[in-house]
Amino acid sequence: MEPCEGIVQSAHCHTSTEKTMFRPVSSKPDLVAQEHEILALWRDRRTFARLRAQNAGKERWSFLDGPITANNPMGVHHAWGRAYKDLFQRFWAMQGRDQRYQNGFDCQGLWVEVNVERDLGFTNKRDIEAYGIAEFVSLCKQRVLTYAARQTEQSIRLGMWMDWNDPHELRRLRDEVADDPTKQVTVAGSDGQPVTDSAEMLVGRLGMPDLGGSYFTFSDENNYLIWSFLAECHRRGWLYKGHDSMPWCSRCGTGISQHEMTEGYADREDPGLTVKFPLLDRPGEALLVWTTTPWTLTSNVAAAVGEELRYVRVRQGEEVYWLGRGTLKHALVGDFQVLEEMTGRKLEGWRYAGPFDDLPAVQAAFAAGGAPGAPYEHRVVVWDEVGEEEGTGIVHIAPGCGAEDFALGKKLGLPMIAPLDENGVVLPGFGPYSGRDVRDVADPIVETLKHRRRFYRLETITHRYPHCWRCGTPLVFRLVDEWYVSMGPVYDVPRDRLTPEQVDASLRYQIMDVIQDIKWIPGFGYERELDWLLNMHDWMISKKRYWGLALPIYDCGCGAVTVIGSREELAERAAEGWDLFEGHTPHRPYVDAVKIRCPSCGEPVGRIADVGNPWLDAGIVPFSTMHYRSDPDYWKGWFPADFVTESFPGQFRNWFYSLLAMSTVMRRETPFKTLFGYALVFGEDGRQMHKSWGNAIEFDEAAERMGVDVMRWMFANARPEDNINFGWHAADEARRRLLVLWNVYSFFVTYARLAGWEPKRGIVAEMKAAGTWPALDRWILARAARLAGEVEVDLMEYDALDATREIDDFIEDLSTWYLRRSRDRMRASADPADREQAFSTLHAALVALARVMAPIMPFLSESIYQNLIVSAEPDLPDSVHLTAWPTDELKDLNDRQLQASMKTVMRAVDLARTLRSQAGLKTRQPLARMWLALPGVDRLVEQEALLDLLADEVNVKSIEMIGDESALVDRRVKPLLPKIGKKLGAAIPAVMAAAREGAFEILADGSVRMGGVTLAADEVEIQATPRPGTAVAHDEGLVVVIDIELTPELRAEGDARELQRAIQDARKEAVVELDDEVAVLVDAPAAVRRTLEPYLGSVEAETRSKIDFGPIPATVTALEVDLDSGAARIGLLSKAVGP
RNA sequence: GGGGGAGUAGCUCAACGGUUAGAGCAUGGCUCUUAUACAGCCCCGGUUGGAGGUUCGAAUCCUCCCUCCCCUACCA
Repeated sequence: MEPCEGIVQSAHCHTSTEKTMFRPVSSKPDLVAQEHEILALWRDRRTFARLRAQNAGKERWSFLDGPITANNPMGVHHAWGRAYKDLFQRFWAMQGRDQRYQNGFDCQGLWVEVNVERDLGFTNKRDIEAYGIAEFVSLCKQRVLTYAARQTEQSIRLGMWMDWNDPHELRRLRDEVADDPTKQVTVAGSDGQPVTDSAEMLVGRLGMPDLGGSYFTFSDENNYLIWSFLAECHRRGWLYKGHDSMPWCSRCGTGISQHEMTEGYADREDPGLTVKFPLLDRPGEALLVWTTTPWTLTSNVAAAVGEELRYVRVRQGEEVYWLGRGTLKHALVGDFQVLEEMTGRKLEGWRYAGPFDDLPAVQAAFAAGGAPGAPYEHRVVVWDEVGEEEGTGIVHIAPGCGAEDFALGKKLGLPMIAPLDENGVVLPGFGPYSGRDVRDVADPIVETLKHRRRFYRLETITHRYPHCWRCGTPLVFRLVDEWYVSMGPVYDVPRDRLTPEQVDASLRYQIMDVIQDIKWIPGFGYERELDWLLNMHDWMISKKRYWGLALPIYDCGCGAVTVIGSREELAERAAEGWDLFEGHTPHRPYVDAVKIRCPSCGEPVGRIADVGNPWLDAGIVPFSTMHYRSDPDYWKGWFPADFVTESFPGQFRNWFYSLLAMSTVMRRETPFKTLFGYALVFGEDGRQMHKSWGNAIEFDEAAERMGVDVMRWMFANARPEDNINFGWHAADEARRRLLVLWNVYSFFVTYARLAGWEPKRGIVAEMKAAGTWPALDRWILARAARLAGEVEVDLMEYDALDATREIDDFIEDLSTWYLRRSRDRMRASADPADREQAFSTLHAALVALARVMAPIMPFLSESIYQNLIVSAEPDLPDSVHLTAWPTDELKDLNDRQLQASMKTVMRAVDLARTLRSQAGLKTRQPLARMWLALPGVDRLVEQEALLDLLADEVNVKSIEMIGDESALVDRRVKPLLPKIGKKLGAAIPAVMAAAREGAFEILADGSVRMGGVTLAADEVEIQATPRPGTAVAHDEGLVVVIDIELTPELRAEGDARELQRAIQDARKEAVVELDDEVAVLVDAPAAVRRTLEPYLGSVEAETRSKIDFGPIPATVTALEVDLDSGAARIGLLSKAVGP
């Protein structure tokens, strides 16, 4: 007979064996290899497709996948979230729910561009323009397809079940797009029918109903639906163009929005430069002004002082300066003499000479002036933002170079000087600085100022400064036009006092109303989102880049703005260029070719060049992926999603925000009902994973070394709101826990095979009917029933951590109590009927456990299920993932009293072991008696059976219950403080003292008089405590006493056990098969022989050996055994190997 | 700067205002076992960040201070 390899026995194996046999299971599993086998099994049997078919049309559970950016291989930090996603989808599938299973990829935006640029060695946008936008955009698409394929493969490896595209097909499409995007290509559609289109257009249709598979945010439908969202915003007057001084990344050539700023703050060293602005009307006197950005001095137009601050005139040598009084100490170098002091208000209007009045750009701006007609001159202005903590108390104002400066300049009508182009290069008109990079002009500017005697001091300061979150370049401020969605006013009244009209006019309050309908896990998510909504600025949706949503905004020079809401509308209104766009996805540069006729002036007007913020792409998916336009009935069936889950750092202002904002505009209702957030994956050392710190782990490496079930267990076992410290040691610890389960399973299979045992159906009914089934068996299945119920409740509440704790506790009980107590029952020498029951019970317990842990560890559970069920029961579901949640099947077995009693017995075992160890009595040494007192009036159910278990476990001949009259224990009263605390108040110390001293009286009705009060029976617990001077162990009223007196018989019995142990050790040493017979020689003095003689038969049976007394040949390795009756040596003579 | 959270054993974390603050890991010492590279037990380890307060009773509630984290804002 051929051995059956793999997880599943082949049909050949089935037919060639007469009896069903479980596949043998190694005690040292190769979890990784097993996972690969199961992946193949699922693929071959189309298990996932069958699961979907099984639940199709039933009650729905709608999960909306937050798109993963398809820009790099997936990391272990993605695996955390994806483990949750798969876990809950599998769980709800076991609840019979119909699901969509659509995976999502985020495709557009700067993330991808930056990587493509890096691959091409580009350093700025000019490189892209020179390369060609069409080619560049195509490379971005190709990169997305490459990593979508890769991440799909990795996610499959993780065990995720999603409706994704074949990675090979994605790569083929990528290659076709690279080769010739117009080429006609045929792929298999979602219903198996071929779909033919150009390569480019097929890529644009990915994820749509006819093609199926993952959704891609670069799809046509996704982009066009955002158009309709923007058109709706425009219709309501919420879309506008802002002209502002914005944080700008000179490398990326784009503005950075408020949503993106936070991530980029980092410490940075900058010059702290103090310069002199000579006062025109006070010869010999100058303002001292401090700046950390010398390049902005070229654009200075004013100096701001605090209206109420005090300013002083000081003399230093020949020079006289003005500065804030509070800044004297840190701003001035050297001695000084205060000459005069006045408030800032008095300085207002003073004229001064600017630092770079010779530059043409400055002269032009000043000649144009602020107020009409009059040329502008540098002067002092008041500003309430001025402080004295840093600098000189006089702030250099360059409205073209800073947001606050801009706001002030706008308010006061100051000229604006904008020195930088989009690449951070100084524009013409700035003399020697023109054409130079902004980062290189600080030194020459300082030199010039020194030369002009305007220089006062240069220091180096470290401060927090914003950087580009994507490429790390320090940001500068530029005057630019960007497009915004207005969040509406913030009213200075409580939310519940707002009028409907006010709410209608303010998107932020509408969103606040919507998020009340969401269940936030953890709960602080609601507060955090609310806080963000209240404080957020308008949403900047434009980016001056190439790869992304083409904003459908047509901004005519005449002032009219048109926003196109769909491809059809664009076609209808196109005045020119449609032929160039036809046949392309709505991306640059092709969509840019289309011009519409301005509805106001009739001139042709082109699209603004900007692309959209990528969170628009991700925020529209509750509509685009659920067929909002094409199939409203379908959409209504799945919207809003029941569940979304993502890592919360960042997402309150990103995905969660854009989902909510867009759904509020589109429908004014929430797009999801429950949000489950989790934190970040850190390295094992608690620091961010970082390659150079040596604590980073790649997903693929983790999967192939620790196995994904171990990973998934670690993730499920983590507190979601805390960062998880992920590493190899933690994985080892997790695997050790799982190996306990594996060992139980392996034990079961080993002995079931030896016994030729076959499973039968219907153990639940049989157990209920039998009435005499062993208590231990009924106990573990009661535990299993409770486990199923509790894990079900946990997972319905999205509490995976508690689920793993329950499972872990169950494994502990199964291993250290059920199996430990049942091992002997499964031996060949055991009573056959009892053995049958033990096998049936353990089989049922393992299968129940496999089903309960299936959502968390899909591979390990499947492996166990395949062997224990599928190999023996062809008419049951052929995958654990096709089974229903087992609570109902098991609920009749959930005997709570039995579980409580067993818990008491297990505690008693611990106490007995403690006593033995204190007395120096090994468990192997049988003892005559043990006494046991239970807490209060507790009784053990099925006392006789449970005490038998206890006696056997702690190796005593008998157990006696301690009665009230016993000399061994006292009865004590434990007042139940939570019940009586409030009532008694100050009387408590007296009651507790009485309890400690045993000064109480138990009355006939069970109430207790003590410490001057009477407590009802249910307000106290009566416990046993040991009498002083007795060698006993106790815990919460449970008392155990052991009889430490050893009779000769007990000693002899102990010796026999010792010998047995030694022989087993020798067998282990010799690596003997379980069922092999061996011959053993025992070399011992006559006294020892006499002691052992009566027990030899049972020792031989237990050890499958033939024992003879006699000297041990030198050729045989002897083992010393220290027996109570004397020393002995044993030797394993020969293996009595059968034929 | 504003808001929130957290400080508990060497490490990671528990502990409805209720008796003597517990687990896991690590260290050390034992024990059990043909589940044999499995498992269990015990010891050690704490002024619960500090100082006050409320209370019969505080790790828990309040106030102040110290440290760290998160969110948010950001200035010359």
